[in-house]
Amino acid sequence: MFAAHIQDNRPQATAHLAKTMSYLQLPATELEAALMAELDRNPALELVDELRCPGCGKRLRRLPCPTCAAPTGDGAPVVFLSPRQPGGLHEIEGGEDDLPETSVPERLDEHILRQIGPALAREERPVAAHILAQLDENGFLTEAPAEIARYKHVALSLVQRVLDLVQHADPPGVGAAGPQASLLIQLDCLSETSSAPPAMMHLARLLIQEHFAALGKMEYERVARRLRAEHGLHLMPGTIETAVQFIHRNLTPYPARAHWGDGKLPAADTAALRNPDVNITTLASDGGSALSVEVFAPLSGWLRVNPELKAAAANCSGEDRERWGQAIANAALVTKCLQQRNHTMRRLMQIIAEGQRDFILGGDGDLRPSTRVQIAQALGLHESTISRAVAGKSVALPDGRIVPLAKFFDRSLAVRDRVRQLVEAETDPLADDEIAAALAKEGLQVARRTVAKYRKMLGILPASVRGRQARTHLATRPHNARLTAVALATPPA
DNA sequence: CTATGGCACGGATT
DNA sequence: AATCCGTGCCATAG
Repeated sequence: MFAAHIQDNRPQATAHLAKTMSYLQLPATELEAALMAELDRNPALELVDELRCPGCGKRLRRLPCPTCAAPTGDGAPVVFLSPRQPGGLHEIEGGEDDLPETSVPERLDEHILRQIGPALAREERPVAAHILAQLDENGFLTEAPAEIARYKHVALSLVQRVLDLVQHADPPGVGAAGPQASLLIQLDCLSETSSAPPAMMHLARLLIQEHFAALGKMEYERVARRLRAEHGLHLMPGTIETAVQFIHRNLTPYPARAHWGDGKLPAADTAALRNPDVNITTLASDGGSALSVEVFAPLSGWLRVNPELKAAAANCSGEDRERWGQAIANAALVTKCLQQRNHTMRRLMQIIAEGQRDFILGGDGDLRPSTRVQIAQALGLHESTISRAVAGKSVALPDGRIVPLAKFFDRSLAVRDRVRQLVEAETDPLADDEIAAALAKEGLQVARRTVAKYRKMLGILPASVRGRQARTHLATRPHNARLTAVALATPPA
């Protein structure tokens, strides 16, 4: 049985030899799949829960047996895989709300799917997946429901039902056709939970529904006139401003950006952020100053060449011996490569943890970006090796943040963070020019154009618009209220 | 006229 | 060799 199995798969096994070199670039999730496949395919490879020393028979916790000198008895490579903590580390302490904003542990579609998943019937799931996949960068659904129904061969009512669930899930208004529709949906959600006066709700709805364009242009006097003419509404002066203020405070035209708006939306697999490849913790014994790194493996246990099979193969002869030898060699290679992967990953992370202690313990602003070349030189490896090691991986930090490993190499992160701080602290809206000047004073020399890019990445609106939002508040402009009153007093043309 | 966004170029990085 | 990133120039909106 074994022989037949091996014979059938030998071409694949040899083809795999070239592939084993690239274990380094696989993140833990993909490595798991690769290892499972390899374990399934190669009977010479085995994964055992515990390892007993072939010499003294004692259970081993680390590789060189403390009592016997012989490490593994037969000299075959053995690698210990440390288990991943199920569920992710960030859930251990605190809810996600008290985590820093910079950790984006979940992508929007997963976030929504997790909420509405239980409410979905089986035939509704693919529709939900389709809808979530089609959302644009603003979280809007440009495809018409009827189109989806036709494409998925389901009833329109089913699509509507699913869409309704999506739209009313946590960031409310995602899945709407546009800003206007989104605002209306958010208003729906708000009316269910909020205790805002019904009159205010009604006016806000009316404004969004009938006078959305005018609202954007701040033509409040005109809107007031039209409301009176068309709906017979006689509003107190300033009521519209109050309503607009209410809208600004409670709703957002781009709900997807509100919580997921850190710019890099096309990130390929933010799903990996749920499954960190490396864990960095502070050692409590050292007052939290020392950092320890732990490289996660997708499986737990000891991976090694099956010793019984190896012994059996030694007693075989001729063709059988050669085939089994191939499988054993392959298994040894796999474990060796995995050993190497762990080793380089650990060295890599140690040097990063050492160099980026400030960032790890602090915030985005403390990052002193290093280049892959520097790391490569420090480790005596080729740059491309570092690239492979960094690609697609993520690391869990002591405070619960899970960040992509590439973030340690982001040259502009610290500057972006500073831009955010400046805007948050501003009293009067800062133009891009002024932000650039302020940064220059701190020694960060960036062009005005670049500030604009960062600002957009951070989801911060242009200064003019920020100013408009501030001025929307009625209290800051009592004079405007009087103007409105005058406008209301004059009959419509 | 000023503040921004779009396009594209050059240099660094992978 | 391919890609990313910062930046300058120019068009455009307000």
